[in-house]
Amino acid sequence: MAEHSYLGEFELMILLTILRLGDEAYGVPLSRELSLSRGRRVSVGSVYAALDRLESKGLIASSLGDATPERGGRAKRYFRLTEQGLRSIHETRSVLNKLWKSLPTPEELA
Amino acid sequence: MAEHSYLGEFELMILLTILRLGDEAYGVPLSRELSLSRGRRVSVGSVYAALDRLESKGLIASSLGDATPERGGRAKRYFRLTEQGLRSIHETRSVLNKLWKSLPTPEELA
DNA sequence: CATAAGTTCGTTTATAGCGAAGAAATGAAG
DNA sequence: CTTCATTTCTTCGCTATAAACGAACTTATG
Repeated sequence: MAEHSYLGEFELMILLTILRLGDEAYGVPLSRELSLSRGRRVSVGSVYAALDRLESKGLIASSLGDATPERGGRAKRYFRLTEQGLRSIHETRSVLNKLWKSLPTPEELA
Repeated sequence: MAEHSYLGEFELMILLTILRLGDEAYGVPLSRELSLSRGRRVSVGSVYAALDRLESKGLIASSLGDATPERGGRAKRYFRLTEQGLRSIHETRSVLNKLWKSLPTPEELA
């Protein structure tokens, strides 16, 4: 068990995207947004898999929406960050910020 | 194939550690340093595996050292960043920095 | 019942992680 | 001088978790 391990890039982006989408944070738009901000295709499968991981780690929580009033049918599963999820974003940020110090400019390569 | 995918935390730390160690960037001290800066044990096996991956992706290059004048015997395999490796660090940084904007403080959780 | 919106499932590949085994040189014991 | 235990370092084999993909399934609507 990883015990503490900082967030990977993908999971991090998912958390941030959930925040950004707010009320519209469910699978389909999440994977659409992720594709956009990544600049490449992101399959729905990989998004749901990551969402499941994040939920089982307690960083997000989900709840099923009520019957949709729209054309397509299936119930939406909405996601939101838990307090722990938000904390882990901040932790990850501070860890990475530390890493950047000591980073030389592109010239310093022998 | 990932085609562009930004660096994960572990690989990123390896690249930065190679930079920092300079002339002493080979397997054993790398894994020692990584353990320190991570604050937890890092097995040599996982370090070498990541080094192999990074090399095959062209982000680092390795060369075998000459006969060691010291006690222990086996030849060292030295690593250095390629130009591409250095570039990918900078890219990763700028991508992540963008992500941080729009990050709310811990209070803004419904 | 065709169609649309959503999610779940099965599978495959890549990353991480670990310790034991292997390789190569040194220096000490006999 | 020759064996050999010791040191330093790397390779190997294996297991677990993360990432990725698209087809299949579910549920509602017109």
